[in-house]
Amino acid sequence: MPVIRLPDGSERKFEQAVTVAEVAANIGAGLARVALAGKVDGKLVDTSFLIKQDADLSIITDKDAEGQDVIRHSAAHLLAQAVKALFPEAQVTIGPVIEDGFFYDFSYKRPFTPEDLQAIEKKMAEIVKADLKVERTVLSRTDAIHFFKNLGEHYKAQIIESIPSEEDLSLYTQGEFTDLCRGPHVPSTGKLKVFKLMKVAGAYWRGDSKNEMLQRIYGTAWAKKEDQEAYLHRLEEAEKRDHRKIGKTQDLFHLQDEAPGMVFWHPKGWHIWQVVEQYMRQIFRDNGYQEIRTPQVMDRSLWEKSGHWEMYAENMFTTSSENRDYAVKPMNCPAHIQIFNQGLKSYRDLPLRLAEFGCCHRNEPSGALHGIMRVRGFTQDDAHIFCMEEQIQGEALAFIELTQKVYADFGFNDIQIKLSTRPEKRIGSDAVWDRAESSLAEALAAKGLEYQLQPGEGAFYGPKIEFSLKDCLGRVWQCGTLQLDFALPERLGAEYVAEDNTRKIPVMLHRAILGSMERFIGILIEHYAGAYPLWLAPVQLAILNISESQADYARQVAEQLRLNGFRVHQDLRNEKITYKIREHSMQRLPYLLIVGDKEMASNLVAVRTRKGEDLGQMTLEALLERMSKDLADKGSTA
RNA sequence: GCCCAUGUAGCUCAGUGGUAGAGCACUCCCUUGGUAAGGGAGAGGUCGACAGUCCGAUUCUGUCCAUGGGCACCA
Repeated sequence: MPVIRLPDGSERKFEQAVTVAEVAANIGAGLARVALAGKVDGKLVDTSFLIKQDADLSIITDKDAEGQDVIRHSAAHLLAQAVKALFPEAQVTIGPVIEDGFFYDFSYKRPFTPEDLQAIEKKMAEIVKADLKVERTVLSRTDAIHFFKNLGEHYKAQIIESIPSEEDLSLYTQGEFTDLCRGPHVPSTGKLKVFKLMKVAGAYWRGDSKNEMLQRIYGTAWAKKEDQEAYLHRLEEAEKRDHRKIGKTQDLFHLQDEAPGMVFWHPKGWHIWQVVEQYMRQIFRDNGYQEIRTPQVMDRSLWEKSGHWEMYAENMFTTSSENRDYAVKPMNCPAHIQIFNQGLKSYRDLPLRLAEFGCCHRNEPSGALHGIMRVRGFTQDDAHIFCMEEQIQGEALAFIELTQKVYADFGFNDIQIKLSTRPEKRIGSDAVWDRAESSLAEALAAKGLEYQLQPGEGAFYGPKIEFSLKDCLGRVWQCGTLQLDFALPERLGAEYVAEDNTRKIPVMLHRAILGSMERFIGILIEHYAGAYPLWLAPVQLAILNISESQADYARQVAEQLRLNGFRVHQDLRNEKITYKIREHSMQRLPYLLIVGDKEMASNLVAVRTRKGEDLGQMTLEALLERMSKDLADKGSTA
């Protein structure tokens, strides 16, 4: 006699055990039709799940987030069924739900083609139309292994073999297709109306590059057609923000075959760089850092001492001359320690903060390169803080505060934070790790920041905090980082004289806020979709004359603006004003100044904003005042 | 590095076994025009690189390079 409690607090009594579907039908026929799954005492189950005793139940429909996941998970099965129907030799592996969709990995003798995708999609539609019932059965682990081995599905059998032996396994069957799955799934394939296969890709079996490569098919699935259309539209819009596209249309930078992963910065792109660099330079000055500059190329012996020659060899560019081997620096830390090591340091000198816009080169795998986000030659806003162990927490706290301020100035508020703790292979005592990890965790907690804990993901030399930002397509890029290092100072012989007159090894904190200038500018471009706030805009305003006779006046105004420190473009071409406005609007300049005979006569400028708003005529002074306010607001004006 | 796709004018892209075309941009001419494209003419390409097949290759085949999407990597 189960009593079912619904989310609204009401209760329904049943004479005997009931399924979720039956409860839904009992509530209403409409609900029964749209029920995709149920949540019984917080656990997600199929609509066929039999409730034997009193329970809390909510019926999951496509309006719930869980409902959407159920749809996507079932769509993955639908995909697998269609592939098996068309390509019986293909073996199934895994097919999870991901953000906005799903994928399924197959092992097949050849890659799937775009034409295959079309055929598969068509087959999926047929299966949906057939509205096959999706049924759950439970098998013992041994029986399940036999079942899949008999089917010739060796990958599935392998997956089951890696599941703890005492667990029973659930299988889902729709038509002639059966897959191992925890579930839950939609009650029948007819519920899957809105889906689209997106792309094919290679992916390693079990995510290990030593294993064979599988054929992965990505798809998206939604409850409603409008949702899918909105999603596809969102993708299109996001692509318009792509920093590679904007980099070209705004003439910011380019990459070319002869220098893979290395950026040619054009004048406008370099303007953005300069603004960012000067801003960070001021941040350094205001926060107790001293800027330095170290060599690009250093002798092999230094890299052997630091361990890079052995550990990082395949990522370093090397060169040789007169029987000496050199490496182009992949990071700045060893060089910074060289500066620390010059002259005897006292505990009174600590914390010593050395900063450098350090240009580094890493020979990244060719497949990893991505626009200016992942490059081989890049510049870090790098700094190393040499301090005593008891100073770690204070430095961490100050760094986190500073990072937040900088990100806010650039207009970012969606920041992901991760804390990575001790890996299995590490140096340093557990006591030191305990203190180091808790210093970082406490610093984050003190700022009330939420973060994701990544146990075991720290570097062998110390724990770290990572700050990541998203690109236009939701890909996450690490920017800021704070890493504790108990190893390198010792390896490279850094020491200081402590209060008790003994020699001690300082702790080193590696830290960067932007990460790499290249990556950060790439993210800025996408974040603002090329419409930068005034302080960052490479060209802040253009002055357009209506006809030839105002050219000199336009030049004078431009000169006045330049004298006030603004980046002005003067467009005196013999073109119609509408044509010039269109062109500069598409370049997304913050302000356009239009001068004709009227403005010239009254010594004014007509101002148009990037949004297309006509501010009318004003004096240059009024404009300068308005713009200096924009500048002071930095990122919050976007 | 691995799988797939792509590489033609400055940009966006058509196209073909007989050495190429559009739109925009560029140059010149006409137009001096008041808030998102005025008109005309001209110039511009080793068809990513190198091999092979063929009488002949930008087109077919192979290798390489680069880019794009994934995977792996990102101490």
